[in-house]
Amino acid sequence: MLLNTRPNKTQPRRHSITGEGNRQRILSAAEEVFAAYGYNGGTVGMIAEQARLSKPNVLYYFPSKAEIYDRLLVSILDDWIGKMALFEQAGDEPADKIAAYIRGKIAFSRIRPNASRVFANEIIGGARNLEKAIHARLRPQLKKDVELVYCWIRDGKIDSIDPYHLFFLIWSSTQSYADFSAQIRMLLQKEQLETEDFKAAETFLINLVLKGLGLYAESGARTRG
Amino acid sequence: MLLNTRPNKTQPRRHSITGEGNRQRILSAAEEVFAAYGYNGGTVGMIAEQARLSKPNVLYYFPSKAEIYDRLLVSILDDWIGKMALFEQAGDEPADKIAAYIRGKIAFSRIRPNASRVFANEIIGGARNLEKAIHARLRPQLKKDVELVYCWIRDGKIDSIDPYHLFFLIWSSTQSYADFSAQIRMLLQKEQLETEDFKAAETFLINLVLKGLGLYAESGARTRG
DNA sequence: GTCTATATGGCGATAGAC
DNA sequence: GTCTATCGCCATATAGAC
Repeated sequence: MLLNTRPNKTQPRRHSITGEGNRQRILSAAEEVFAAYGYNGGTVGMIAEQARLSKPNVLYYFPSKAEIYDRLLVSILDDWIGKMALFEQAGDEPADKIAAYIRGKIAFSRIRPNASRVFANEIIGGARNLEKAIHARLRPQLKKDVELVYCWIRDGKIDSIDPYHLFFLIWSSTQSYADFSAQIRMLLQKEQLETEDFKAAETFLINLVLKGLGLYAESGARTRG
Repeated sequence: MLLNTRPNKTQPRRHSITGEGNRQRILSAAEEVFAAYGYNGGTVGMIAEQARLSKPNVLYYFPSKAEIYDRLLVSILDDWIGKMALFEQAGDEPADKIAAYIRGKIAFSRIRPNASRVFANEIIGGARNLEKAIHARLRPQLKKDVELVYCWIRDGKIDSIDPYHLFFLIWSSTQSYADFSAQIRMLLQKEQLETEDFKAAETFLINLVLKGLGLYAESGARTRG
């Protein structure tokens, strides 16, 4: 029977069930706090309050504030690189791949804006805590994607452009809807960015990039010549 | 005579010559420090060291760290909005105006990267210290520029796109060469971004945006069909 | 105007009871 | 595992001599 396969005594694990839950709560709370106040501006006390734990209890699950931050950065980078892998899926045609890629990045900005902000803060500050991961993980992935774009250029499927700058453009323009949402919100005079705003951004970016690469020549006609 | 027109006794002024010089040195130092460590991470001691002054002497010229930061933000926003005014100059044709606009923004990223980073940090953190200035100064300027783009669309000079998102794209993609230069540098495997890198970025962005807007149909031919 | 010395407060981290 | 209390450090800001 199913019930008998699991003995009564607790399985050996690094932390208890509630402990793992608390660790996750702390990381989520830290994401919110560091996004809003930066690493130095955010305090363990704020994280504790956000996670509904006491300050020493937070430091029971993590040895230090710096360690919380490091763990958080790694988890964000995992997610971020995961979105990049989208480039390997989603159809064979350049237009399909690029559109899916942009959609994935916009979705990340919409769903995990605070993760994007923590990441952005770290890079603005020099990315010292990400240097190894960028070289070891992000650069190889990017290199593969760049190679693919070069193939498209060689095969005459898209215009001849610099693939690196293409990716930098897609990253910055999609992430800005998370990182700089405060400014965008104020300029659009909205309380919050809504789903429709992200959809409008997505549509705009896909159309402009595809047409800018020489794809899309058929549907991009002007209203008048 | 010219010499007689200026009496010997010193003119009344808020601060002495050297004092104004020191105030400027402090703001420059603060720009560097806040860009690298954020507002909370940067200390008055670091600013003092960078400005070659003692810590209390810095606080003689400014009443508080917060006041240094506020003054710095205002001076950066002035410069930033100054670049936006470029949109009103530089030829009548949409292509000329947009190209000049992108060049101005890229130049800002190249010449004042730390200013861009301080600005970015503030916006990521919610732009609380910029809220008034954004509504009072940035939004009216943007609105004028957006109106002009709408005219171009109505006149059939460019494709029908959302002008707001066009400006957000130009801002984020140009600023990323300052704000995220650490990441870009690592991915391009360069010690520093050089003039040629900014030039490459500028060329890429201008070509992609112009073509993406339906301009540029003549020179944007693919290498093969 | 510039300095040394210091008051004051807040934060990260620990001790130790429960 | 969770808490209260507290230590030690560092940063802002001021006092006051020069």
